[in-house]
Amino acid sequence: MRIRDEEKVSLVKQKAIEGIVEYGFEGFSMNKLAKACEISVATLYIYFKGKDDLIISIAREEGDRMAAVFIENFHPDLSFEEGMRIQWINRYRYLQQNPITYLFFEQLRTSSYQVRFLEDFMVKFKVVISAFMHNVVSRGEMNAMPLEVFWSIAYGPLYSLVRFDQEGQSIGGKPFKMSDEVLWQTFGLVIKALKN
Amino acid sequence: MRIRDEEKVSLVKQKAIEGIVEYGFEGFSMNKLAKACEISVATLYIYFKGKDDLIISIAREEGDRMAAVFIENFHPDLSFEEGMRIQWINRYRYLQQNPITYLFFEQLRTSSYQVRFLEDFMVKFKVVISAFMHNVVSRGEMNAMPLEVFWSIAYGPLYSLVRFDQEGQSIGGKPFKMSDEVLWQTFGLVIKALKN
DNA sequence: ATTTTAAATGAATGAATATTCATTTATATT
DNA sequence: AATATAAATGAATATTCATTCATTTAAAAT
Repeated sequence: MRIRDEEKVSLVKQKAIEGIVEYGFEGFSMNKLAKACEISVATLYIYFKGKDDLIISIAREEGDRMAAVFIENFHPDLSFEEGMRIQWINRYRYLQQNPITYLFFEQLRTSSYQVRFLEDFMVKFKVVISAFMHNVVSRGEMNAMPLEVFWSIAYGPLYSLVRFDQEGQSIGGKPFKMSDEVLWQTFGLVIKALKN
Repeated sequence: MRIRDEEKVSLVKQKAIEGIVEYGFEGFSMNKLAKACEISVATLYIYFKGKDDLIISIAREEGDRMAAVFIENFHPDLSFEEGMRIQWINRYRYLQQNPITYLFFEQLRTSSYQVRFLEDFMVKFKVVISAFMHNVVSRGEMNAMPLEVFWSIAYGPLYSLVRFDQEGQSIGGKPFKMSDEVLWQTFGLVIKALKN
């Protein structure tokens, strides 16, 4: 029995992400992907059931990797500031080290594959973040608020900032460049907003 | 001379936005759009030079409408809290009254048309928001910070919250529903973060 | 060395894509 | 009423799309 070339499978996944990020879903096709990988289109249909399966499989796999990073060193019973800091470190590190994959997720989020992916992903955090918030509130470190409000204040600015950095949108005079200093300056303001 | 049916042109623009939002750029085509409008495909090429021109024209037009709303009643020399409140009111009102158009912009932002649109749009705000921030800082109402940091804290949470509302992503137990109360609760926290 | 089995392929499929064109239709001007 | 002119069309274009299939290739098992 011939054995499957796992390197080729990895190449397909990587090139798919790159292609989708570069040309959008509207400029992505199975034929182009095969060409970019220098394999036959038919081979793609050995690895995946079809285009949808390919995209969703990759999304799920990368989503799991991302979720794993986000959750590193984090426990729901950490102090408010320490828990928040670890969440910011984890997210920032992932976004910096996986800029392409992050843009891939941004594509997904506004595509027709959105729903099927996001549900799976969110479930993993719902419980742990929810528990963290509950603990922090019951210790009086933060006021009670809807989970979505907390999420928006706690992480909204971080994602916004990373987007400025990655998309190179300079709204200020000089082009914006992310740095540890800017990151923690922003973090400080977020803590100020949430902390009692 | 036969006269152009402007209602038909409007219908095309509206259906284009709806189609792109519903099926994404990957599920949008000139033929489908024509069918949805019950006109000939060829007619689309009388209104627009082609697919790209159609999308960019619509984006620019809607962008101008949005920019106009955002800027209503706003002056760079308003007090910190008043200026911020007006920005939040304007943005929130637009997002609530134009949920589809907002999702259309979200699609654009992560598509291959991104750059051509965003540059035009941002330019309109750069100056006025920049001036507002400068005034506020020089009056000592807020500490100096990069414009991007300000933007991320000031508006990041609002957009994040609206997204929770519109995409119906319930990360909390019960499905999240936006309300004036939640909006101003979040606004209060943002002010707390930024105000000296 | 032969057999078995799944991987990999090249070429093809019909459907959908963006765009064009010769023709028809409606209206403003003469 | 006749003419001029741009709007609107239906049908066609070549190209690209996702998917399939008969065939070949490589390696594990015999």
